[in-house]
Amino acid sequence: MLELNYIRENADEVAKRLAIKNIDATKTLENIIGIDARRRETQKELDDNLAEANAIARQIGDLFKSGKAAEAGELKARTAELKVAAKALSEKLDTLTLEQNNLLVQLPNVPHASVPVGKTPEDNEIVYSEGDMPRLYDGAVPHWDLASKYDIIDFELGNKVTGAGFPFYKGKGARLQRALINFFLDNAIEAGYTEIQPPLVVNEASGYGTGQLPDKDGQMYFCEVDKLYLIPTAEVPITNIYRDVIVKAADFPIKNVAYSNCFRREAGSYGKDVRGLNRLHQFDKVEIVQVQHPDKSYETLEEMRNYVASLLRKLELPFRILKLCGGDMSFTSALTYDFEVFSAAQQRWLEVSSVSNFESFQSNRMKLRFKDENGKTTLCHTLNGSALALPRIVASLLENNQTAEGIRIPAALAKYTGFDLIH
RNA sequence: GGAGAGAUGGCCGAGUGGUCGAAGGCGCACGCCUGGAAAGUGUGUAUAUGCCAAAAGCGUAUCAUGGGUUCGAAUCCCAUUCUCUCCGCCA
Repeated sequence: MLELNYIRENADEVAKRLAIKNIDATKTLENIIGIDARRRETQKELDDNLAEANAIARQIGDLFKSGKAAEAGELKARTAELKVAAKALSEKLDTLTLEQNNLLVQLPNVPHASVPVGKTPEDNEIVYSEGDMPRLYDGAVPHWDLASKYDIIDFELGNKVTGAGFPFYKGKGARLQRALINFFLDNAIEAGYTEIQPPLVVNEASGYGTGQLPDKDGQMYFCEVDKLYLIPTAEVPITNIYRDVIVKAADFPIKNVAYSNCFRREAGSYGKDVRGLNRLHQFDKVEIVQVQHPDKSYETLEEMRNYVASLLRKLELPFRILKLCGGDMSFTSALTYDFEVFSAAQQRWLEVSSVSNFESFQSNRMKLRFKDENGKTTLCHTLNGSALALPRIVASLLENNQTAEGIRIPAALAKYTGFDLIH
């Protein structure tokens, strides 16, 4: 959620920058500012009303104490009037606040000044690439064929037991999963992150805190009886640790890492995008989350970007980094780097990680603050990134490393799997 | 799931209708003391929001959450949530 004061003072700037996300917010911004004026006016009236009522209550108290209770009648009559007025004002204030909030919540984060203009993924800017395109042998096939050939991932069984998008990992497939999780966690710990195991379901307030709600309601699995959401990413519970918290400036940067299952309904997806491991309803991901001083968040974004690159390098996967254009960015992000690995067998780039700076957008919703140098309570910046999501990494590893003898496991990972070939 | 007890500031803990945003203690910050430290001692120490250009200041709200009674609620009533104890069930 954007900060109200910021909107009020920079409405034109906000509109201009939201246009980069292809959103015409002029009208909404006008509305917000208009409602805000009325809201503050109402607040003032209500406060004055309550102040008078409080003063009278004190007077009555004094009268009672000095044995002049009889004189209180007139004052009581006045408070009755005030009470009626206060009730109306308070309802008006609630309505205005709610209206304003509903509008604020609809506004996406403003993109960073460096975000390229664009509408589709084709407009993303390639800022870096590394590694040679893999050359595959003649018998190379996509990972879903490899999965059944070596009996390591069973999509059919998933269909039977649960439904599409919930595969079983078997034998070396399962061990590969476990190895990757440990590999990613160990690397993160090495890089200074604290490992956390979060709950996999969260309440509504947490969904709002990180911005999944109300924007992505319908993309999360929801348990009706208990009003709980299955997490689409560990970002949600991990970031919400800091909801309604004032952290110490000395604690910056706060670095947490969490492995979790992720659950996504992916309503509306179809075709080659969902084939095999490309898009699942349940998948594994190691997520890194940082809370940082606003002055340092972009430095931190670069640090996280370099960290993710180092993982792909160790896995010997050729990759490129994209700076997302306005149209392809998420609702909550101010600047996002996507990492893509080339899948030679599918002849397409697969997104394996997304690293974002949310600036104060999440903090504002969550009321995550710190005391700055002047003792002023200020919103923190939050960042996160996948490091990494497993399915497409597995897809790339299987496809790019296939040989006539079997699938070769990169050395850094073989230490974790306990085998260097799937055959 | 059943029965009972409870929820107060960063923490502990007092407060059962009137000047309570809340005693006292701990912690923390700053000062004094000290060669330095400890001890001692003094002062300060919530959040949100409104007025104000801003600071200061003042108003308002907040004692789990939401409603209610009352001129006045941390205190009384109702609902919800959560915690603890006992019973049941169970990895």
